Amino acid sequence: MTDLSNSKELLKSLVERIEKLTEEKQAIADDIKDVYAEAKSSGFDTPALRALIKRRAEDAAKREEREAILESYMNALGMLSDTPLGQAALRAVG
Amino acid sequence: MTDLSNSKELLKSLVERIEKLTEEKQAIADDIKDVYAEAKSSGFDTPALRALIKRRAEDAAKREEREAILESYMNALGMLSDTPLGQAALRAVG
Amino acid sequence: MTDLSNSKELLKSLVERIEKLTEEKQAIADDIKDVYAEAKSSGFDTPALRALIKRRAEDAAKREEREAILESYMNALGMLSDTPLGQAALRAVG
Amino acid sequence: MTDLSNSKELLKSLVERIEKLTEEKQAIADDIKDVYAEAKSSGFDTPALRALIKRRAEDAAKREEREAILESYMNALGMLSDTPLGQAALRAVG
DNA sequence: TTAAGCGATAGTTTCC
DNA sequence: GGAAACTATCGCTTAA
Repeated sequence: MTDLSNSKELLKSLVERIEKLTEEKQAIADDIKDVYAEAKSSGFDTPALRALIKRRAEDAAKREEREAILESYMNALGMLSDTPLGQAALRAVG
Repeated sequence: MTDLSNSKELLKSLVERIEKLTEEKQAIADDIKDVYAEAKSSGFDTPALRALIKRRAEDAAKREEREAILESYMNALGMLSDTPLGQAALRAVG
Repeated sequence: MTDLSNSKELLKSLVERIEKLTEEKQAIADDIKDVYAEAKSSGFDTPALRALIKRRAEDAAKREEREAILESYMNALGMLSDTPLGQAALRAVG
Repeated sequence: MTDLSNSKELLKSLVERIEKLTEEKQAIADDIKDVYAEAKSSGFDTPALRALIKRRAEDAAKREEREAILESYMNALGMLSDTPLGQAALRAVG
């Protein structure tokens, strides 16, 4: 087996994986579209629904950011969140 | 069960489905990124690889249409006249 | 005149120059946008126009290199064998 | 003069304008780079300088946003900012 | 010098 | 259909 044919096989594999993943991604995007269509036909206002989803995502991101900051503080204090002591500290400042 | 609570339940269900699907979609997008990174570290040229994938994705009809448009523009600017092949093409369509 | 005030004046000058240049750069970017909008409203296909500009911008050497890479990938995947021209090319390089 | 040749001339004109503007834009980008290089060789910390410029830009944007909001209020009251009365109102709430 | 993070730009999708 | 928002890609900058 030469390097060249190895490269060729590798390229083929990469392309196939990307195309397969892209297909799956598109299928999911279509599913999402369908859910919005269903919502609309149930009388929900699509833009409002999108705004709601967006807001929830932002809130989640913010919460994660806060938790990351808190964890960095805890790390600075040598308290890992997976120890009982760290968990106690977390409750104390929570 | 009132209409109101039905609506509430339905909304909750819709939101959850959309959020779940969005999460899955993002996970796949990350996977695709990973494959491109792997390709790059294997020595492949990422932009060329993207161009290849794109070309394969475009169905034949669309691709021909795009190329026809581009060629007509190039023709208008005399770009084809720079190459022997282009000159032949110009004679062919002249 | 102290060194400190020299530094201060110099910094002020640098900042002003950068801000002025940035402003000019943004103005030109807006102009480019306008030209594309004009092209579109004149019936030109914007993506094709962008592709044309890009192709002209790439110097010949670089373009040939990119096309060679893409072609080698396509060759590896057997894409050329789909077209008569591709088959001729394959025979030519075979 | 046919439509076709008109189109051709128009395309040529559009392409030339875009290319000229792009060239100017790139020249300015190079100038900016030069100023940063000059700053660095004068002993300034480039990332800090960038941060400063960025902050000034953000402040300016915020100020403009505030002014836009204020103006919308004034418009709602029928007070245009280019009238003496409007200017007086602006001072009053400033 | 190169890899990774970031900022800017181009393209796609959505809403009106 | 046109404008606007969002996503994804590309090039630059910085740090190792």
